[in-house]
Amino acid sequence: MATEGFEAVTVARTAAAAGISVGLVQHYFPSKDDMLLHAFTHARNRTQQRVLADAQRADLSGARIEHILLDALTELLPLDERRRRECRVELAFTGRTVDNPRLAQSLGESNAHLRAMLAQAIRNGKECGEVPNATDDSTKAARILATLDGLKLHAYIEPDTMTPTAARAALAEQLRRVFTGPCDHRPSTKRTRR
Amino acid sequence: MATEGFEAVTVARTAAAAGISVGLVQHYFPSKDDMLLHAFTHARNRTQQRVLADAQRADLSGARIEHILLDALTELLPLDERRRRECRVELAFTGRTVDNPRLAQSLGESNAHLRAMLAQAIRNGKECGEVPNATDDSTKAARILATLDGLKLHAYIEPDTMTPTAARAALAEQLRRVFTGPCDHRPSTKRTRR
DNA sequence: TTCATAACAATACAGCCATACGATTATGGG
DNA sequence: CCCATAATCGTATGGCTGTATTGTTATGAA
Repeated sequence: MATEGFEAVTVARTAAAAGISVGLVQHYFPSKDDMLLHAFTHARNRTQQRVLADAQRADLSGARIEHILLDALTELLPLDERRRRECRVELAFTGRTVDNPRLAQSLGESNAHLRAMLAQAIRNGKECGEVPNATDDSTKAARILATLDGLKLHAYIEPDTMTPTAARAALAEQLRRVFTGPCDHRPSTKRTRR
Repeated sequence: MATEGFEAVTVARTAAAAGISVGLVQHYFPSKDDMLLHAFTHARNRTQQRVLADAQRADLSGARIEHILLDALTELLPLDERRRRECRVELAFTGRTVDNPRLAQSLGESNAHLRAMLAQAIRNGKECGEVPNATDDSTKAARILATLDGLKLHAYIEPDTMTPTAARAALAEQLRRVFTGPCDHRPSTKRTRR
């Protein structure tokens, strides 16, 4: 999918690429749609857990939440060839989502998870003064995620207009508007951080 | 495409829906891809010209550019059933764009056009004090468009989380950050607008 | 050891779809 | 009126692909 496109994916070729038989693929996935759904869910979970782990590691450094988030979300942008490939399959899947309820549900759950983590991060930001208390974390989280996806799309489709660095800058601006408070370094006390 | 999804589109069914023969479709479109490309380009141009016309008409009222833009761009969001259908085909096409260079180019040109109009509107905003002179119109235009697409996607896929009004509000906030100046009403002198 | 079940392979099949092709009818300029 | 060309149709076809089927081997519990 990453190298030849979504349409080039057939169960026969998938089996061949995996070095197994078509029958074995069928043994585990009753239909092609099941296989694709699994691939999608699996891929998203994997990258999601990857950036989550990075964020948690960065959190220990006591850096500003705003900056941790920026780095974490930037990871989801098509910055280099590897991440471009990831974006390619994700965007292709997202496109099918429109016509495929099962894919749509999987995407919805994944996004809900991301949003929840973002909202938690914003709430943590309130705790240590980076975010004004009046901020509606859910709303802001949803907006940040939507912006991220928009940037992802444009950075992929039109890399000349929306360069990776430009996308990152746009994301930074978006975060800047939520994390308006000072507090350059946080206390090293225990804090609830997912 | 709007009612049964992208994959349900076949040249035979398309011909039937148009009340003509398969051969005639081939007469005008050498291949199915050509047909699809035409459909995409045509659809985008049509809605683009529609919102442009609306914006020009609204411009005569002397309203704030910020508000004119908000209304115009909101038109591209899946607010009601009609616009939901439009978004469906657009999103489906956008998804294929990732694997189809010809579609990608068409989308690129269309977006470039939109961005140019947006940038011009921002420049006009500078003229009448709605926008600070230091603003980089190209960058802001690109960001607004990316945000719009992100909101479009999320409002379509997850209408419960990103409701139409929420999407509009997010767009309004984004515009608010560019059109920071006062100037509640503009002079009725001639101005270069698009 | 036995045997049910999982893992795995090879192939057959049936449907669908884009495209090719040949033929027929309209049409408008000379 | 002629005739080249466009418009239009109906159908054939060949390739591809998802899935069903059948068969074989491994495995692990009883």
